[in-house]
Amino acid sequence: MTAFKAPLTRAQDDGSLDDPSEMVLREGAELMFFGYRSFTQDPDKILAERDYGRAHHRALHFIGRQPGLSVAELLDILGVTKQSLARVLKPLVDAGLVEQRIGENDRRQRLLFLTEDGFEFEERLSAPQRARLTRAFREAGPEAVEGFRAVLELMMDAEQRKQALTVIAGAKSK
Amino acid sequence: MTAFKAPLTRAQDDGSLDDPSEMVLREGAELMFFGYRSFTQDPDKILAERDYGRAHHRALHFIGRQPGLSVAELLDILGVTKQSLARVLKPLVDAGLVEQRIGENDRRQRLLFLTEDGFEFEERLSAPQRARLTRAFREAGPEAVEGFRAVLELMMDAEQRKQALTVIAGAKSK
DNA sequence: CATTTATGTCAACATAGCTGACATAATTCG
DNA sequence: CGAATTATGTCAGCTATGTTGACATAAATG
Repeated sequence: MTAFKAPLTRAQDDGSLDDPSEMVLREGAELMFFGYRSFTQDPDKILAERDYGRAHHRALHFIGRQPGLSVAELLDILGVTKQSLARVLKPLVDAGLVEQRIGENDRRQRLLFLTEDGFEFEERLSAPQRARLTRAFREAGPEAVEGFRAVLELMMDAEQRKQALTVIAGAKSK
Repeated sequence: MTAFKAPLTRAQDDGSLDDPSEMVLREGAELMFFGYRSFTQDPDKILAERDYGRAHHRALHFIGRQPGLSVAELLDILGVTKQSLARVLKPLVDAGLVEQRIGENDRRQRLLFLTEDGFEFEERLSAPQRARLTRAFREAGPEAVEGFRAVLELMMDAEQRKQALTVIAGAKSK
């Protein structure tokens, strides 16, 4: 009925075993937690100045990444419901950061673009985050960056990885 | 007043420049987003069975990691307010997953331990996450894992990194 | 013309963060 | 000893972001 395990300490081994040790796994999980928190903290501060949150940044990011994508495509990337997205997207449109244009082929679609203001704001949000990544990548070196990318890609399920890599490649899905 | 940038595509260069290119940085940011989402999805499903969320998992994780830590220490690690933690911790104590013991040296402190049930539940939450990490680490190889760790560590500010590495090392702070 | 699709919207709810205020018990300090 | 500080808990209210369910409209499709 009480604690019965000694506290776990930093891994002593360096991957000499076939499978990563429990220590390495715990460290990996904790690095994901601490790393992600650090990664998001800069834009979070800027967003808090206005009435925006992390979800607004994500929308701005992916619209800037793939201008002209449809609402359905953005929903697919973000993995949220349309009601959830609407609460984020509407204020961005109202604030003049995102522009919706009727699709040329399919006039039901609302294709999403950043306005100039939207582009500027997204840049402002991303700048400190990019600076953080730049510093980390430069100090860790190109090989480490490749490892970082490889591990994060392999963290995804095959299907998700395929979708994510499609987005990352900037290709129009479908 | 409209979109004016061509969509960005996957990086063509392989780190040959001194600074990582904009493409590499965008990819890095997107991998953090997609990777973190994949990383958390397994425990999230299990947590949803009961009335718990990701915050409960984090508390269970760090209590299991460092049995006997105080509430203040856990607050410091998680970086949330005590009111926020209370809403997570109280149900865990009530459900018999976490036990609070009065500190021996300082009787104001409530030292936190997992009960046997708490330990079992934490294991159940972590198992699929560890399996995911194991697979990713094994397929990526030891060098990639080192790179992954290096980049995530360098992503943090110096102070945060120090704190995180202290936690990861399992040392008692102070 | 009927159906399906893309999108929007209203309402209600849950989680998890926040601030501010106050309470209690134990320790520490003058 | 008594006052101040510390560790913790709790109440109330607010925000952001997710959810489900239901319904509406316009455009495309069979």
